[in-house]
Amino acid sequence: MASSETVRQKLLPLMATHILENGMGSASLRPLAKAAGTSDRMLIYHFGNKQQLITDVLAYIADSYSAQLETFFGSDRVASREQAIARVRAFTNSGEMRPFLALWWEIVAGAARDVPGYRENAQAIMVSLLSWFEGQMPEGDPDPAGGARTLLTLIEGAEMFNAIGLPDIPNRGIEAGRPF
Amino acid sequence: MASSETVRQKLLPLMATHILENGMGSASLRPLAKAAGTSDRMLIYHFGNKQQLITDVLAYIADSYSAQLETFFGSDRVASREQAIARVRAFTNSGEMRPFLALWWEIVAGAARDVPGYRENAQAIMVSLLSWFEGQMPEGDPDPAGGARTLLTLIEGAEMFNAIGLPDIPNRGIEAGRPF
DNA sequence: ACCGCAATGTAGCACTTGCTACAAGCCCCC
DNA sequence: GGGGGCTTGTAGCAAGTGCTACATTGCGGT
Repeated sequence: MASSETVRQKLLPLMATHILENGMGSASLRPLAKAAGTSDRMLIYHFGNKQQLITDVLAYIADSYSAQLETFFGSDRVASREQAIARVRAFTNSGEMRPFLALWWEIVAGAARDVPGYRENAQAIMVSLLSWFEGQMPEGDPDPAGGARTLLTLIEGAEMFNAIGLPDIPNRGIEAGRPF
Repeated sequence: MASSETVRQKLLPLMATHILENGMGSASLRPLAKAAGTSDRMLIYHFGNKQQLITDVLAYIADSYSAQLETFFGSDRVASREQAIARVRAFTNSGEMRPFLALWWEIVAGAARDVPGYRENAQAIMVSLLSWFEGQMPEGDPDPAGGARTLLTLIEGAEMFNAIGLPDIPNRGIEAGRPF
């Protein structure tokens, strides 16, 4: 029933690509099977059922996302919090991240509605992003943990405004300076 | 084809309730018709097609949301930006807003994927929220417009973390103080 | 009383959904 | 070479999708 691990490892990236490009809306068995060069029959055979399939693909995507985080930057430190935030926003706004961001909001929506597996996936992604971001905080920062939390909150809010086509709202706000 | 406006006005709140409770995932014609006490046949008759139907219901929900904004608070001013942010978060975290927030992330996801109508809807909601929030800024604030933008960005980021079950991240971050 | 039209019910179509029953192919071990 | 199990193809099912054709009802105007 479980089939071989190596087969699944071959299918996952193909399905991941398809989901990233077309969204969860077309993440049904037959389209996914077509993208992976197999049949719905075989997907069920390899993954058991659709929920497990989706969980596995999302986990795979989360992993490659955090891998991309590591390689996108070197480990060179940054001089200020402003520079840290600029760096992350440059990363998330680099065109290649676009498909992932579109998927990200679908994951958030699923988590908010308690779709099984989505919350865990969303948390894993954010925890990984946060811990990486803490390491990116400037040297000698008085409170790297707290700073990373606040900045990441700000960044995610900004990404939401980006997603809905109102990028000027966070931009002008962030330019306007200290919120408190 | 267009049918009478009054009939539509009777159907909209019933369908809005159903969507708020069950999400866009079950916003298909037959469930909506059942919730509105009519038939899929009649919904198409009254609204033309499904896309128009959804657009109208979402617009209706956006309207009742901003109406709720007005009534939730009096027009009394607030003493500080911290107090302003606390006020909005009290509003969004009041249990009755929960269904709307769950729907909100589905709208954001749709906007990010260019589902027709979603972006316009999301923008309308955020523009209305922002302009209301500007009016909520403390008296004598040096930059109410910029402040409202930054704070709203922070709030939306915090709501995202709430939605995925990590409320401590923005809380601890915001407590930690000034991001810059 | 009758006509015309808006409003509604009943069936249905073509399609997609997740999943399964059944059978056939395949390759390894004896 | 023959048995046995892993893998795969073919068909199909029951449910749900948006939408439509057709017929019927009901009501207002003449």
